Amino acid sequence: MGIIRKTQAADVLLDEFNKDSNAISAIELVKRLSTKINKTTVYRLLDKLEDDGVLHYFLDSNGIKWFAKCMGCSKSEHLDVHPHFQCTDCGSVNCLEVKVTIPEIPNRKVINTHILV
Amino acid sequence: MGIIRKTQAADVLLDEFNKDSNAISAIELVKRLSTKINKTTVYRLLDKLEDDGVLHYFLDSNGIKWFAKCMGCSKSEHLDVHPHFQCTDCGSVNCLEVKVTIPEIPNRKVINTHILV
DNA sequence: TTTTTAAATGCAACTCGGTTGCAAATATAG
DNA sequence: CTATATTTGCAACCGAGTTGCATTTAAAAA
Repeated sequence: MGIIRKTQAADVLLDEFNKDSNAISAIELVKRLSTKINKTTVYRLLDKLEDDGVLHYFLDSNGIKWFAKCMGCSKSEHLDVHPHFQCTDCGSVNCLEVKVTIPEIPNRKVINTHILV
Repeated sequence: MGIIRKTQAADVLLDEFNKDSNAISAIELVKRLSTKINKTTVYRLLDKLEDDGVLHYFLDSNGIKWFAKCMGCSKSEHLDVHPHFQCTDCGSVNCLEVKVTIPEIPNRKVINTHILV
């Protein structure tokens, strides 16, 4: 779908990603913004921003969604396949600037890869 | 916690893993065994078998749990860190007999790795 | 074998991250 | 300024997984 209008809610949400360079979980965002933006709207904005190549998302070891800013992605495809690191002490997650090579797999075409360490 | 008694339910559940060498999702198991074993029991058995090093589990791209038989794991630790492959057509998942090398990460100790392709 | 007792099970109700339908609000083209 | 399509908020919902508790059952003890 993607973002079409510059709305107040979208600005507020993007601000969170500008002041915090780590990844942020959807739940955390919903909590932080609960006085300003409705939960449903937060989830919808995140989806749209992901569609637009502004954010990328991934799941942590508990299956919950985290979002982080993209570097050089476009509306048509998400390029940055990089591992994500979750701290076992504090639970925080961030992107790793590291390349991981996935071996070729016989008879399979790899479309997408998720790596969480 | 781990399995302590040889119960009928545990036998039935393990049978599913013997007749199907792929990974099986918890939901699928609950469905398949719904006439024989209660949902709660299925989840509890899966947890125990994981504790015992009989099964290992991981989350797919939707954040749902899949279980598969372990190869050479023990009660004390799960050794087999291997990638899992999920088919984008049919959704089925299986283990890949492939080694993936995760690069060292400065200031971080990697305890666990999840790779889904 | 029978009794004892701790572990395993079933059920119902619950949790919680995320989604949906719909009416009201709001950004933007004309 | 008006018209109209996109966004938003609200409330209700969904579904994978969990919890509390009473009942059943495996297996140790007698």
